[in-house]
Amino acid sequence: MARPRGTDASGTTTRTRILAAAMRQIAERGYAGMRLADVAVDAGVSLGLVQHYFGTRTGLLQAAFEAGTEVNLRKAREIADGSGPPGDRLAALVKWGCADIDAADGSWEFWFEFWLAALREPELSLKNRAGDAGWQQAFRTVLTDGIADGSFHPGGTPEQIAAKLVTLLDGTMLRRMLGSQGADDDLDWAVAQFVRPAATSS
Amino acid sequence: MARPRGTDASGTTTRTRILAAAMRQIAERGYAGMRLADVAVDAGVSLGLVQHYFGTRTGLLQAAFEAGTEVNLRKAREIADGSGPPGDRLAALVKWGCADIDAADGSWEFWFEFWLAALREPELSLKNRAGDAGWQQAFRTVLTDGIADGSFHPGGTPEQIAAKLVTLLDGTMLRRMLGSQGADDDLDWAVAQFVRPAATSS
Amino acid sequence: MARPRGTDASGTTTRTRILAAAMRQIAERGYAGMRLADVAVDAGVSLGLVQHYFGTRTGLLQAAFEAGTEVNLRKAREIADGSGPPGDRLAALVKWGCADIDAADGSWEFWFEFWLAALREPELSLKNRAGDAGWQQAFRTVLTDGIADGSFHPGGTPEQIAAKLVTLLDGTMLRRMLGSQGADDDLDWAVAQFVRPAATSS
Amino acid sequence: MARPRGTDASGTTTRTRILAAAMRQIAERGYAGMRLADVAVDAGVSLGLVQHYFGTRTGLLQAAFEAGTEVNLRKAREIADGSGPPGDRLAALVKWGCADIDAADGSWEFWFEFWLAALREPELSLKNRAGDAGWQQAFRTVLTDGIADGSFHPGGTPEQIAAKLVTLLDGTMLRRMLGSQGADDDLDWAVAQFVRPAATSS
DNA sequence: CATGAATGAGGTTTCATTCAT
DNA sequence: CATGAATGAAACCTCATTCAT
Repeated sequence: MARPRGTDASGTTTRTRILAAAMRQIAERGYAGMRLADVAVDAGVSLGLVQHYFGTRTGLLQAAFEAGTEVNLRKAREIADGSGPPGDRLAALVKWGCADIDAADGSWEFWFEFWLAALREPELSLKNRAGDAGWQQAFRTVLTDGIADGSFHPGGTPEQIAAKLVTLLDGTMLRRMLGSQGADDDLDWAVAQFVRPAATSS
Repeated sequence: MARPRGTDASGTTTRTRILAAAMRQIAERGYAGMRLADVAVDAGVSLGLVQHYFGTRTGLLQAAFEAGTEVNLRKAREIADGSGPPGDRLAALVKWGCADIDAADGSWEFWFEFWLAALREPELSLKNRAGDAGWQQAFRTVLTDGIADGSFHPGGTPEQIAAKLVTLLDGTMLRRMLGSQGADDDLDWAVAQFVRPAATSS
Repeated sequence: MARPRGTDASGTTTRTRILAAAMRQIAERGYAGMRLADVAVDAGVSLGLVQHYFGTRTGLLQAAFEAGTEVNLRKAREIADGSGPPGDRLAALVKWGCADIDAADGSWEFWFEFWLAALREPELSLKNRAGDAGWQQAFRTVLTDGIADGSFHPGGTPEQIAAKLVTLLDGTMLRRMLGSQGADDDLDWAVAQFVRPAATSS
Repeated sequence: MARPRGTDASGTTTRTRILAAAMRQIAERGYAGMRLADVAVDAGVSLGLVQHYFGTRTGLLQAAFEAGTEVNLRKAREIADGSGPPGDRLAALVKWGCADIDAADGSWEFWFEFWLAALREPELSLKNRAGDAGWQQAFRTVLTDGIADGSFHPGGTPEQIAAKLVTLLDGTMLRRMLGSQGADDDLDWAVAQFVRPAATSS
């Protein structure tokens, strides 16, 4: 009858709630600035419980990055493997890639923190490269589909265009976060540039 | 002939050496991970002296970022205001922007740390935006020159192209640092794409 | 024919297994270093169960020392009250006192930990003195028998010789454990010295 | 004029005072029970300073043992190399070995803690064996002198007798500390037994 | 009987910082 | 100018302990 311990009213496990809190805290105060005590408060549990589940601070950080990567990849694949027209799917991928910056939930901050941390910790570097490969793969899938059905006239192979798009996406999001000037419309422009819809080619 | 105190044999001031050590340490251990004690060891001075010059940790960090920005801008303006052909100057700017990644002295790490720190500290954010504006300005200068003398046939105004180039530069360097796949030749491609030398246009 | 809960296939109660694990852990990591979690793992039960049986850490420690003392005394009395010649029984007592050092199961470490703990906890001190008294009593019994039947020509009363023997036994074992030099043959020598078999006296 | 920092009115360095406090605390609460905060209070300095000098808890423990060993050996050599009659020097060595137990300053507790710790940490084990060798050497020196000038008629070589004496000393002190019965006069007896003054031999 | 979630206290450690010399 | 002693705050981490299930 009573719900099992370690689960709240909405069925979320305590572990998951701690993980979510950790991701928020990483986004907010940075990888190095994240404090276990803050995570505990954010998750509404005691400090001890955080350690009960993740052992050490490093363990929590890795688990958070792992979880973030997984969620992101699942969503990317879901979009890429959709049944709609490739043009729509490409737009959806880009939109999802940009979504967080407006949602103000700090997801992009999270990812940049992830990356910088990966510079110094080989374990994270591996996870990051795997995640990035999956993310590019989603783009390739859509691009391949779009070329096959004639929607796109890209200026290169799917691999090349996918690499350029994610690069531009990263650069753009970084600059948007920083409030740098002229970073507003680059992305739409880039998509249009690299992947010309068949109709627009003269 | 006795050299003034606070200056070593090569004429570098102690202050400058500490600053350089700080930049190295920021690149190596991150903005949040930089320790005054490490900086002192790296600079070959006592911990007390570091504080004697910069007062507080925050002071040192700001001074380091300020110094970094200044050096970078001076070099960028020097290149942009040069007298050679705009095509060469543009190439030189991009080359300088990429130089550090091969020098393995951690400069790009330094900049990414700078940016992430700027996300959370308004003071740094201002410095960063000013630095970025100057950096873009260097590109604009060269682009304007190149358009004026017919070297470039860019696909937009100097402002637009400059913004796209720095975005792509940031994104590319980030991905190179992380060892992500497909980040190798984007930059040359981008330059050629955005800024077609007059001669190559049919 | 279903065996009662709290008992494994070999008939050992769970409680006893935990106790044995505790003794091993005390020997291995010390009185202060023993952790309930380690004991649980060593005993192959959950942490909760350890506490279920012994309540508190202190409770487990006391139970472990009590059990150890009891086992030791039972064995000592068994040897002392045996029916063989006193000389053989004395040798057996000494052998039993030294046995553990070779068994490498850490028993002597256990006793030394016991003693140091007893220095600070009066309760343990009482238990220890009682145990020691019993141990000396075993020696006295054998010595008295040996004097009565003329096997021994000791250089003092059974009380005196017993005290000297256990002192030398403790000192020797301590030094053997520590790998100190010259601690190898003292014991046999001592027995021969203090308790000359009748035959060897001129 | 003003005395240098790091030194108190009596000329003792702060480091030395911390070391002495650590030895007291080890004797009082045990190797594992020693708390840095207690040491700091005992030494009358801040917790931070303790770490400033010794880095880590382990560092302090090792330094304490090292210092203890050194002091002990210096004293032992001083006695052994004295110019008085060997009999007096032997008595003085034994007296020094027992002195602490009456001084109630916990020195013997300190040594027993040292030994138990040495069981688990190889580094300490080395230090301990070196110290013990020096301690035995002091006895050998005196015994050799005493045999040479005819004061002693020992029942063995100086090496053998020295080993037996230190063993008995350790055992006796251990039992005295523990309040075990019959541990009072063993030592004098032992000296007389192993090393008969020339005059008393028939 | 047995488990594991959850808590909280206590201690080490790491640093920035201050201040005599 | 330069050093190093001394302090104190803040964070992580280890455990014993309690309590549902």
